[in-house]
Amino acid sequence: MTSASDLASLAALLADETRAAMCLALLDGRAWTAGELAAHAGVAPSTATEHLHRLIKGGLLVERRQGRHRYLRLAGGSAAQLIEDLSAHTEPRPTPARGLRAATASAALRRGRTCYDHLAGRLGVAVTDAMTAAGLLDQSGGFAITASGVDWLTGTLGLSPSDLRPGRRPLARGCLDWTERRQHLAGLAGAKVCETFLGNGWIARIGSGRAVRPTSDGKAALRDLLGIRDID
Amino acid sequence: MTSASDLASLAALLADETRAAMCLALLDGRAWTAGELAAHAGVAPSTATEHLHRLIKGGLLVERRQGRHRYLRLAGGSAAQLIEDLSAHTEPRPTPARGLRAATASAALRRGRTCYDHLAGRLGVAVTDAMTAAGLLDQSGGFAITASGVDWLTGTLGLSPSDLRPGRRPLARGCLDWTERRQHLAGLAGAKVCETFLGNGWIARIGSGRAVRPTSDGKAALRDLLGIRDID
DNA sequence: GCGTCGTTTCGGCCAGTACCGAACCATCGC
DNA sequence: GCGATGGTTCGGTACTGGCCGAAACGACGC
Repeated sequence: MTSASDLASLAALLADETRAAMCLALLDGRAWTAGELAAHAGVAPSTATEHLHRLIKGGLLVERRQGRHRYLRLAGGSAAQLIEDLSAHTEPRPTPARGLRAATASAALRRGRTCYDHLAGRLGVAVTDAMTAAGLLDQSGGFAITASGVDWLTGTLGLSPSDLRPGRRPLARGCLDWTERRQHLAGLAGAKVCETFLGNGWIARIGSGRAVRPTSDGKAALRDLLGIRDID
Repeated sequence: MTSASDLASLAALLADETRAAMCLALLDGRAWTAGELAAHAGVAPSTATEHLHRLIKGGLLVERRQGRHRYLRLAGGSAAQLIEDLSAHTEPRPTPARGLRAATASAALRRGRTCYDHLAGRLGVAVTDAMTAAGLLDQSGGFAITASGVDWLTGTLGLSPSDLRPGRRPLARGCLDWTERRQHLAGLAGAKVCETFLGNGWIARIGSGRAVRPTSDGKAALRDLLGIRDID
């Protein structure tokens, strides 16, 4: 019985359009200032303050104060996953027919995007599949980076071994992709791969949102390093 | 921008304690009458009517009118999954340490339960693992029933081949189990397995909720058919 | 037919909350 | 020091929406 109230109060956090807009904006994994979120959601700063308090109190967001700014970000991967899950359910249920899906989620988002801090969409799934095919990733029971996967991450991608030390966060985990209905690589390794791709200029954000596209350098790298050819 | 309002209106469906209680009750996969749901949630029948209208309009529930009764059930597996996902996030984040989890979800629910229409909890995971080990289920890329799995379902379990004809619904799919953090068998096959177990008296519901336990017949069957010994 | 019972509609009450503007506070740049 | 700017607090307003009881509706059993 008490769990009904827990469920309700969690859902209530996202049940307001202003708060929902803020959370969706934060899905890009970056930290936003309170003012930016207020402007994005189209409300007065004072109103935004109240909403942000609620979201923090509810455990969905964390804050970091710095000078006169207050930076907000999602509390963690599970908060991001929750919002992704929920927003995925707003897509029309019935037919995942190829042609129809173009109308539901933007084509760019389906092609590639960041999901909190790792890659998702067709691009994310392609990278995950290629890593699995190359023996870098083992999906036979859960998600696990193989020994050669670690070599690849530190050698080919140039990560330092300390980047891959799992703390509270698992090195690799699967994240269900709702546009592709497939799992893709998340966890520490997923974040580092995404970070490296962005840092190397292999992928670039489209506008200010979550959608990303491979650059021409990136296409070459994807082909050479992972054998991914047919990415658009 | 408009997707923020979609997200908000979906979340709003579960943002009320009364509606949340109704949805949690319906997670047992059965159809409840409007009156039963009203009593369960502790509100007047008239109040329940309004809530049920909203839930139906929102696509979470479907109704079937029969005589002077109105039967309500969850709209489908994805609706059930949504509610399970969300309620899983109300569990304390930090440590999935063995000892502590006893306090969070009821022990009986963790041991075994129905998740919409298939088995979940340690029991569901055990069955899934045993089927995989026996070569009946292939988890190497998604969830798939093998040829010998089909034989086992029709032969050993006594299902008719027509029971296993996938329509809109996939024969097998994975469903993420939040108490066990593991996938278990869902989809058409998962539902039929659960139905058969219940029908054969191998498992019994504990009280009126979702928790189930294996009967002594069931323990024998699990041991003989799947080699599962250490189920409590 | 007629009462009974499950459900729905309607009217009205009340609490919670989303919103804003104005005043206030703190930090930055100068 | 001083203004400018980001953020918060506070008061007040308006609206949504959850709740009930009474009355109406419709199917059932007799």
